[in-house]
Amino acid sequence: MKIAKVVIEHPIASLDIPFDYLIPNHLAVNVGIRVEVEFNSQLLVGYVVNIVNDYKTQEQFEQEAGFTLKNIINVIDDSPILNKELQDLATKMAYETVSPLISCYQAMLPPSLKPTSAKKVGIKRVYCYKAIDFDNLDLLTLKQKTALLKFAKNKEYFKEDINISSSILKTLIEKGRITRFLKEVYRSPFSKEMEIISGPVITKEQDSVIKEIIKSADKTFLLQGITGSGKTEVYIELALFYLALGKNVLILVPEISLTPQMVQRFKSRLKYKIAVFHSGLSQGERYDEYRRIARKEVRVVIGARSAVFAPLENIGLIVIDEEHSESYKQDNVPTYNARDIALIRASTHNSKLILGSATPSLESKARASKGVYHQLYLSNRINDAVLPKCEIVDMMKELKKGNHDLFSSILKQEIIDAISRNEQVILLLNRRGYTPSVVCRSCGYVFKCPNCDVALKYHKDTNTLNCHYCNYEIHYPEKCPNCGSKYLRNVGFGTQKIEELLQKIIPNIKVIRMDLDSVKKEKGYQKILEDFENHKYDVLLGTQMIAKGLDFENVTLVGVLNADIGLFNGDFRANERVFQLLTQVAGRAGRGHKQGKAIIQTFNPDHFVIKLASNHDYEGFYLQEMEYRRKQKYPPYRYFALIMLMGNKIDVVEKFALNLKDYFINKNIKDLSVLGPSIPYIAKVYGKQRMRLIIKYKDKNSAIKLLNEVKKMAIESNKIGISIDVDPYSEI
DNA sequence: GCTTGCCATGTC
DNA sequence: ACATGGCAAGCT
Repeated sequence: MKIAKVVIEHPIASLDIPFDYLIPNHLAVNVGIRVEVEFNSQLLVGYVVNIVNDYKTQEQFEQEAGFTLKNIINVIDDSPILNKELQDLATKMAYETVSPLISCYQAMLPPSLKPTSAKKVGIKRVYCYKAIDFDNLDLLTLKQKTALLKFAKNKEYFKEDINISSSILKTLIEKGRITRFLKEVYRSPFSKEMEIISGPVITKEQDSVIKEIIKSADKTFLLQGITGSGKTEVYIELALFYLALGKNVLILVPEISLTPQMVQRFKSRLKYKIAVFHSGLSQGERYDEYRRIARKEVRVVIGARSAVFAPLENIGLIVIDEEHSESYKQDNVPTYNARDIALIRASTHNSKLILGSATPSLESKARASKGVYHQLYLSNRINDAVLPKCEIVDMMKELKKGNHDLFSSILKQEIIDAISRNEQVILLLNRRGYTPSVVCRSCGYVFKCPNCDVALKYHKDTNTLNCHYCNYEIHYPEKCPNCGSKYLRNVGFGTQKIEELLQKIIPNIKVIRMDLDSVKKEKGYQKILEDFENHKYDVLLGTQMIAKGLDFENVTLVGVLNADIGLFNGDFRANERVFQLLTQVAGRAGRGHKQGKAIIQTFNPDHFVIKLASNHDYEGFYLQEMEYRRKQKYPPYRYFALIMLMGNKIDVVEKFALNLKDYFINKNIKDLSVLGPSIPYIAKVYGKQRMRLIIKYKDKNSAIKLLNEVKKMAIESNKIGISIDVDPYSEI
């Protein structure tokens, strides 16, 4: 008797276990295929995770198990849709991220191949023509004859390849001269062939980095290169090297919008076939790119987060560009980080892994400092371009001078000057993590939690300030405890207003806005950047989405309107985020031959993040921020996991949370502590009350084991919903 | 005696 | 999540 273990796509955690089904003799069932099964009187699609041979009779088995077996009704695939490596990866990922196994399969497969797929995407076929009879050409008309002679013997043509009108094709078919048949084609998102060009001359620095990576016995490298130092060129040279060895290459970029640039760079240099993979492609495109990879028709895959699951085999090189980027972390289930997945895959393939960044995450930098990763630097800009000069403007002084505008007088003047020189300007409105915290307008004092040293957040409904970590709470204060001023406020403004202001400063100035709204509504990302590049606009005004990886020759001035926002947003990563953002955006100025300038407007000119970012001093920032993380026992000194508990009644949830806290504490694991329970910012979702625990720990293995046990406990309690986010990036 | 709605229970 | 079965209230 053969039994298949089948996981069924279900949003309920308690059903995220394999169920047993009998394999009838007439069906060819293998591990890794999808099957149709009856589950609780419903017809569902499931995924076969294992097959076991059981020598008991069915009656014996059912008696011991306490349930009756059902037959698998049908098979959907004739071969596994995930290879062995990826099946094992799914299991590991489910454990490490404490996520449902079925959600891991879903994340790894293109939507059309998901265990239960909503829309079926088929193989696309297009008509194709082939000549079969070249004899007795004088029986044809002149047009038919010349058309037929366009065909080479035994060669297949699509209509657009051969440029013959439909009626001629039709008669040639009728006369038995050519045949028409359907041929499978790929919906390719980036099919344009490009001419292969030779790259720029490699600098000494780039050369030594490349050689070091190739010859070193180490596997994981942190490539820390300042903006404009030519990291991409290093990736390309390394790719060429490993491709020549017969190995395949996987390149990850943080955002969908950055893939076309990277693909273009690679396509112009590599004669190998490249697949593009990210969630922005249409279902058909994703399906086809996935099949091209699985059929081993491509050697290189470039894409965003989900591309880390590309079914590439024999990988020799994985690159994570802008490794510090938080977009590598998925914020819904399964809450994986592509950086961690890449580490696992690199080790199974025994391949090199390059983590590239100008401002590495503290986690990666700390590992590099400890020697876990091999640290490499690119410290010089290509063509000896100089880093832009950064000027900090104290907006408090501007206020005192009576300037209530968002633009300081210096920034106004610089914009006017740049435009008059026919140069372009980028303005950044920092809105990252904008949840109101309260700041004193006169002295800049920020209300912080005495226990956790993060900013308190303003809750409108209760008129209180709360710590999002430990639930510390105070009433909305009447005055500033530092200077006694009554003027406490939180500020916020939009991009339209700024555009209006700019028009006042320079009439007829051409401004293009780029934020989530304008990208969706108007021309879309690519078009906006193209127009700016072609100097149809003087100013590019946007949110953090303009900070990453954009090169504009003619931009000589970058202005940051409000560097502070995000600095006090109640999250231990706040400093790191602001530092990365400021460094990146400042790097946008002066990428061409002209010297660039960056102006950073702030109410906290003496804040170490602002000062060090304006000096392009990453190492200084790293040392100081690590000191804070060490004192507070924040990552990378401890790991974090966030446990969200949900239930109908708040007291039941709270009781469960308190029991859970005791459970953790009684385990007596060294360097493991529990914060909370606290009420999250959004206390109620879908009518369910929520409570949160934060687990801080040093030993990953024991903590992950414990978290998986805890998840099981909550499921078995049957009253409490649970979601666990290991190494969370959003504070929910 | 029969329908209707609410809740607890199990899903191979 | 969703189907199912039990049970009590409501109606003829």
